[in-house]
Amino acid sequence: MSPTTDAAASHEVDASESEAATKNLVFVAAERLFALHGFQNVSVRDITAAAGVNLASVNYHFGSKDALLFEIFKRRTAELNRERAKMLHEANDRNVGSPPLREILAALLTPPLRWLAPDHERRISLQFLIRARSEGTDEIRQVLKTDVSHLRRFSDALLRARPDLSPEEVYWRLHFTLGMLHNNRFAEFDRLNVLSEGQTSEADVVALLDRMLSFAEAGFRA
Amino acid sequence: MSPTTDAAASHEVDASESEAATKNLVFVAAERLFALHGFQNVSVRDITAAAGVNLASVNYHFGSKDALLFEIFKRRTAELNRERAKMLHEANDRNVGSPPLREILAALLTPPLRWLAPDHERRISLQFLIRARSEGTDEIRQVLKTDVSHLRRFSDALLRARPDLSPEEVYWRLHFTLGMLHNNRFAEFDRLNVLSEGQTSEADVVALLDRMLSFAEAGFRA
DNA sequence: GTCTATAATTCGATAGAC
DNA sequence: GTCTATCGAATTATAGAC
Repeated sequence: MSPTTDAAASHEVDASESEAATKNLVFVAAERLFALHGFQNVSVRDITAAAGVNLASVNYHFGSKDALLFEIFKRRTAELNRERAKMLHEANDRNVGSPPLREILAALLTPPLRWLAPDHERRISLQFLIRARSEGTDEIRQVLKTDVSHLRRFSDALLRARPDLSPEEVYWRLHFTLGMLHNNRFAEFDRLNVLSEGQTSEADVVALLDRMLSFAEAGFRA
Repeated sequence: MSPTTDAAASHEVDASESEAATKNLVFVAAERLFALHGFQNVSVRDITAAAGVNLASVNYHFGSKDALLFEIFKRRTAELNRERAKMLHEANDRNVGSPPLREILAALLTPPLRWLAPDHERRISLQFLIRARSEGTDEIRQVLKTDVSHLRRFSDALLRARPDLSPEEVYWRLHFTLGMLHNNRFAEFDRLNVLSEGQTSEADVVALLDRMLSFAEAGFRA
């Protein structure tokens, strides 16, 4: 409705500009609404209204509502795992291929915790990813179950760091650590704040990351 | 509610038996379907078909689909927290009011882990509760955020067990421990099994509980 | 209490004009 | 690419007969 008319009003040939702009407006609005209210609770009408674009835009640019969700999921997952892989790679370089426990865990947890910062551009993306993990479509669940290649890099590193433990034990401890991470939803922070009567604040993500690393590292050393 | 069923079954006037029976059939079928597929993905038609009762039963016995979800949530939450409170009470009795860390954590984690056993009557209920926590209605989210009385018993005990730590730190570590617990969904077990190439099995819940307790206890001792 | 029939919405998707 | 108008399907909830 309005964005196209505004853009077309000032220029005469900005067709390609408005194409990409519309698709991106839908992408961003959908990600935010899905993250805040869940996939099933957000309609295509909600998305296009929030984005200020036409109702048919979702189907034209993405094919379907499901495909839109999947595209957001794919892009954000790739971004996050790229950051993790880079940190793990750097940790390997610093430690001749055998980083200590804490550096491995830091490579796994630091990127998502960075995203969680109040002023971070990807703050809402992390909430989206956490929700998509449990509320996503069958297609997303299939990818989550099948594609574990990024996690294998971490489990391999952990197995090397704790060769004295049985592999089974290492896999379970990785599972526990991921559980700690996936519990960081807005609603859970609110609940914790009520319980602690305002003594906990998730705004300081550096402190939170440090707490998580210390807890997980101790769990792995046990 | 359910006690009526048992009482009426042995007597001759079992008109009330079929009343309660229908309500219970709906309750059980809905809990299972919600646990397996999520609240939004299950229709009233799915529930009544699985229960073998009439479509109108849900609205007659519970008022609405939302109210049905809330009633299941309330009953199972009460059951679970009753078991936890009992275990914490017993731990207090054994330790003159100051149980060691591991016993407090055991009172928190043992009941839900017991429910998780392959042959346990409440196995599906635990999956329901985990899903309801993130996929529930606004009413459920409100209760989760407001009613933390059962958790406060545990945070108080943990604060007494670790008086050297700042309260803030203790609350965060409890948050991490709950994250470990809430990550125990069927889908996450499947994913872990793929990653570990079949080396992990969640069937042995006694071993799993022991692993979780050791991990969390170490995290609290750090 | 149970059942059938249906009301009243809401939603995703698309055809066709521009 | 964008927009309007609308289709067709699915949903929850309820009215009314039995």
